[in-house]
Amino acid sequence: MKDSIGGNKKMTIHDVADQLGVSISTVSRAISGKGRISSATRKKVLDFIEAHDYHPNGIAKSLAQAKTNNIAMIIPEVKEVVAFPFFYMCMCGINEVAQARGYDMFVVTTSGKDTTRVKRLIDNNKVDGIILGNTHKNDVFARFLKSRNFPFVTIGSLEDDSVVQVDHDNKGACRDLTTILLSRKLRRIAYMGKADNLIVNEERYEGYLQAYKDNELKVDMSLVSRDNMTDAMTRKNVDELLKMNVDCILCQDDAVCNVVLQELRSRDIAIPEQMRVASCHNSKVLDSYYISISSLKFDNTEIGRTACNILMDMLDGKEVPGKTQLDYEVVLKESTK
Amino acid sequence: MKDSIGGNKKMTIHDVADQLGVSISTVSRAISGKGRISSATRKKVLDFIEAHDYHPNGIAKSLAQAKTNNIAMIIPEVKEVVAFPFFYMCMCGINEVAQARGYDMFVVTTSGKDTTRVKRLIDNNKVDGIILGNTHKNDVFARFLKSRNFPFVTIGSLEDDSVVQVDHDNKGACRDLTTILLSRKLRRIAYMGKADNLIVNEERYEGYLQAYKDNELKVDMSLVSRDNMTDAMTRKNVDELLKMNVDCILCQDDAVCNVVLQELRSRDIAIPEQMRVASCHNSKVLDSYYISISSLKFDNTEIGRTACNILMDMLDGKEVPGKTQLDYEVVLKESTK
DNA sequence: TTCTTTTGCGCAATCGCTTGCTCTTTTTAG
DNA sequence: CTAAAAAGAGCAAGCGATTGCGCAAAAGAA
Repeated sequence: MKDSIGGNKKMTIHDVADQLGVSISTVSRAISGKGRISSATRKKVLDFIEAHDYHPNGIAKSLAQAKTNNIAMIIPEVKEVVAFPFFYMCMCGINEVAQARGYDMFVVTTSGKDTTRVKRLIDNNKVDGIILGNTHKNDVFARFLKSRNFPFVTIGSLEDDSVVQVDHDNKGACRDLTTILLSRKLRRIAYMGKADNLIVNEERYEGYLQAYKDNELKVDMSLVSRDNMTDAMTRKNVDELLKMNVDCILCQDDAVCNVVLQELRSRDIAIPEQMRVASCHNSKVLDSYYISISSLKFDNTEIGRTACNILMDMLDGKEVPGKTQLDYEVVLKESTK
Repeated sequence: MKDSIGGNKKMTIHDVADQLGVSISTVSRAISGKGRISSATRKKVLDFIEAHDYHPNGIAKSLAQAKTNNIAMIIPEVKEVVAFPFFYMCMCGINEVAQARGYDMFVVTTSGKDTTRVKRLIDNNKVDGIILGNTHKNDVFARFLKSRNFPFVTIGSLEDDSVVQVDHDNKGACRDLTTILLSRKLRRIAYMGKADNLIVNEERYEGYLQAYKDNELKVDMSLVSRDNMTDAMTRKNVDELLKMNVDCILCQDDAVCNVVLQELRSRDIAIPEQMRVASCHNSKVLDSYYISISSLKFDNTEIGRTACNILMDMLDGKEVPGKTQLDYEVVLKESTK
């Protein structure tokens, strides 16, 4: 489909205009559909660019319109295998709707709290909006973006409800799961989590507490540990729990759950006969375990899609909801039979 | 740090020039370091833009230089949990060096063979180069990029050695693993894989065959299955293997391995006492299994870094190697004791 | 038929930066 | 001390689109 003019350079709007004997404004209007143009001319131009495979230069367009049609997703450089599926599927969801709505997606992976990469992206005018892949307490990225007054939405909740956020209902889900466990006459349910200032982990913990409250039961705080920052700590905590007449261990996520399962197995404790186990998130990673684990099921692709649609609506100047919560499913398997 | 001129609009090179009483070309030269400029003037400009937090508009720069400083990574919309870690870590590696070398990274997730999203990215002049996250036989993306004469490198091998590729030495790794198993007097090693036209799967299979050849042993082809496209097929194949006096099952990847492990466990077959099991790739997913699995260890982040460095060298006009193979590790664990 | 609207299209400015060229000033060489 | 060379900085023409404005032609109203 190379053009007759020859040379390897890509065709520009001038080439199209020249060969058609019209002005470049006419070509531009034909393509954008904006402005006054006769349908005959419009068709002539469109047919020509179709036949010659002409594509407007996106960079020039961006400059002229002060709009890039790019967004960026910020995700952590995670190392824990249970975190991969969440971010990956999220990313697929975002990309799906971004592409459908004419945007392309940058991804920036960041370790820790360094905003320089994100800052550069914005300073260089490379993106119109940003999706934050996860949220921390007093989130440094959210604070930065807000201070810049830059359009963004977070996946994960935030204390600051002036920022647009999309999230699974982690608290509600965890509450429901706990309630179901309680309804099975399990009373001494241990909770094992991390107080690592990820908001999702706060919410899950709150859900656990809420369920006890809703059922007018009192949680024995000696069954709660939130210091499972390392596998060693988790093993130690399991060890202690086993001395305390525990019915069930509810794990904040599959990473913790995995260690718990291994520890129980090394002690030949039968699940569910001697101990029930549940996790607050099905990352699919534990599907490979020899027993199926009760857990919560969230739609990770959908949360990406939703966040992206909302961001795009924002960019289109539409009104958007302040906070969106997605549905969840409580999935009971063998581990809590 | 808002500028005194007021208004919310970002500072441009003109603002800097005006306030400094120099021309815009001088500002441009001070920043780029190219062209003739006195070090005094240069410092004056640099100090000013530092103090006023000025950043050149990347879009304008791209237009003027016909260079975007963007690359794109193409990855599949995988669903299998074992695939997430590979692509995710790869992505982190790419992003790490891209950022360090002044580039930003688009990610496009694609299902199947549809090149339109990639085509659009190129047609719109949004990227300078592309990294293909995986390769298939007769790869449609590679063919497309090559036909366009667009700079790209693949992660994963390709028959066409005119394309620049980076890969783990899958064949060599799998050969070594098999050889070690053979050295343990295991003779009837079954191979379970998929003939799904992913090149990596071809290579692993070849490695297995090669090991037998190197050791002057003959492989019993009735122990080889490459039709494990579904879990059901895999279970059926395991079932048949068990009637055939097999020493060890070598799985193409952790997805297959997972099913094999579950199947063996449901039949109460003890590992490694009654059966040895190994996998050709440690996705970390099986780390949650109750027994540790012998497998190959590849550095997924490093392959991303390498590919990105090579692509960037290409874009800089440097000479680059046609094919780069990374090291691997054979990790023996309990499952083949 | 004549005057007013509307429509279609081109001109040229603009977006913010890079860079070849020119002119002036300074430095170096002979 | 003078001529040639080098250095420093500005002018202006790009890069490839968009878009406000103006003019001529066509359509509608009186």
